[in-house]
Amino acid sequence: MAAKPKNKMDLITALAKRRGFVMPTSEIYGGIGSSYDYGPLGIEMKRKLADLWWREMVRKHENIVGIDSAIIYHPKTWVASGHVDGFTDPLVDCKQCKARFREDELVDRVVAGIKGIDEKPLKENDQHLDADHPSYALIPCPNCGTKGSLTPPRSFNLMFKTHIGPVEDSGDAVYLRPETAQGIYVDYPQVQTTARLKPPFGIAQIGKAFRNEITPGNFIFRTREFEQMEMQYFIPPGTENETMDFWKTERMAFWRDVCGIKEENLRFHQHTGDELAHYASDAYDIEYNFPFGWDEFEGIHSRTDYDLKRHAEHSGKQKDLEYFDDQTRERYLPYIVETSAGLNRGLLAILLDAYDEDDVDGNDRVVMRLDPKLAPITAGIFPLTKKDGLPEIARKLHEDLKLDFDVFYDEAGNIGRRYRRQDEAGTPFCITIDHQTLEDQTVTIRDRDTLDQPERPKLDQVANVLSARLRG
RNA sequence: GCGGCGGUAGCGCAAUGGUAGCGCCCCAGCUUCCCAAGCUGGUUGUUGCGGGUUCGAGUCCCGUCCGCCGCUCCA
Repeated sequence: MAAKPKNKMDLITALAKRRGFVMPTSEIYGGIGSSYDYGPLGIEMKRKLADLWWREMVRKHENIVGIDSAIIYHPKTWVASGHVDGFTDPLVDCKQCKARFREDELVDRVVAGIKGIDEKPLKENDQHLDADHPSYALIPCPNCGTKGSLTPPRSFNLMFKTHIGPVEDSGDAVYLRPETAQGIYVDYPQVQTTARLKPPFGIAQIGKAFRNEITPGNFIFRTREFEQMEMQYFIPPGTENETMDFWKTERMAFWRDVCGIKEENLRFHQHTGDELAHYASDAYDIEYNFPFGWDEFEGIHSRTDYDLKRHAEHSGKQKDLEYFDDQTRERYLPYIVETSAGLNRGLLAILLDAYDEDDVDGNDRVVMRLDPKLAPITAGIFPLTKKDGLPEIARKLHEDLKLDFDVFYDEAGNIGRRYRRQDEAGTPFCITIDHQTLEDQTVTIRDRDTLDQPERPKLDQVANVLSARLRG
């Protein structure tokens, strides 16, 4: 009987859960929307991806340094960034024609002009429309004219709000950061000074961000809690075009050459017109060909001096945020080009890209063709059988390697079964101790993708071989 | 938020309102000794959760949560 055709997202979701990459959180209580936990293999891979990013951004570039800022910032940060103002107005939807209106516009332009409706009683605390008021049903939709089709006003701010202090509704309201970028902007003068940086320079950060998305979905692609890998590059005004070109090339090369994502599944998408955010003068997304379509997992944006200007205004610290160039004797607000990648989205793209099914001697095989640098387990270490002293040698090899490599010891079942288990985990190499090892101290190294065992290094050379493979 | 569909073992799935099962995986042993072979045995479920109808509910009804698809949204 032929297997039911499955789409790749279902296959990856099932494999991720089955093998301990990613699973729904708190499942014994039914789970909670859009929250996922990373299992033993998933966390190793996520950390390796984050470490590779850090290597390519911070360690590779002398003029880029890292920080790790708090998740809760001073609430004014979000006023300055536009996150509070942009989205505090409650919105009203028309259930008939699906049009959406701001509550205050509705009052000003529609309610006030209708006979028989007194604006005042419709408002609660002079703030919001009272949807339970009998007159609410008389308001026609400004778009299609239908009466009684308007939803109650709902707040659409995407930021998670909480409060400082243990007592509810006391203390100051604060927000969980919806992006990590602002943490870099507000720290920039301090970092620039202590690290003695001159534009162009960058500040990098990996951390969690939170957005109360209306529609999360597609596994770990859009979740309300997610992890960003961001680098904000501070540059002299006028150099943004060449900077954009540089980082576009760098970032694409990272996903393609360092992480091993297939070139045909990657592309740039330029933001134009309405797509362009209010803060951006030019913007490109790096998109992956997901099963649900091409979609973004990293953005390279030219943000001008919009953010620093806003923070200068709202903090009153214009001078602190300016950079003074000793050479030209000029003082200016740097322009910013950001590279902002979704760690979870990047991971999803890599998992999808690595998934493969092939045929080994008439048997179906599921294999994750992960780059060795990203594979959760670098090498499996197996005794060919459980007898003849082979397990002892294998365990010794495992002991010798485990502090420097992610190695995994397994002696259960036949050798083929153990190879296949590692194939699904994406393990690139499997080292097997066999009877010849007893004679000449050599072992086989089985390649995940070719199934070949091209060489037999001596036991004490295995570490060198693995190091070379991880580099290459 | 709206509409449609779904949720049964780790995974994939069965089960007229009448004893919750199958395959794979997993574990132990035997066997084999380089690619999920075979044999024997074994673990695993409050059928998402909570109510209701019924002598009896995985199955019917209500609510709720979670997921998928479409719409909306994604500053």
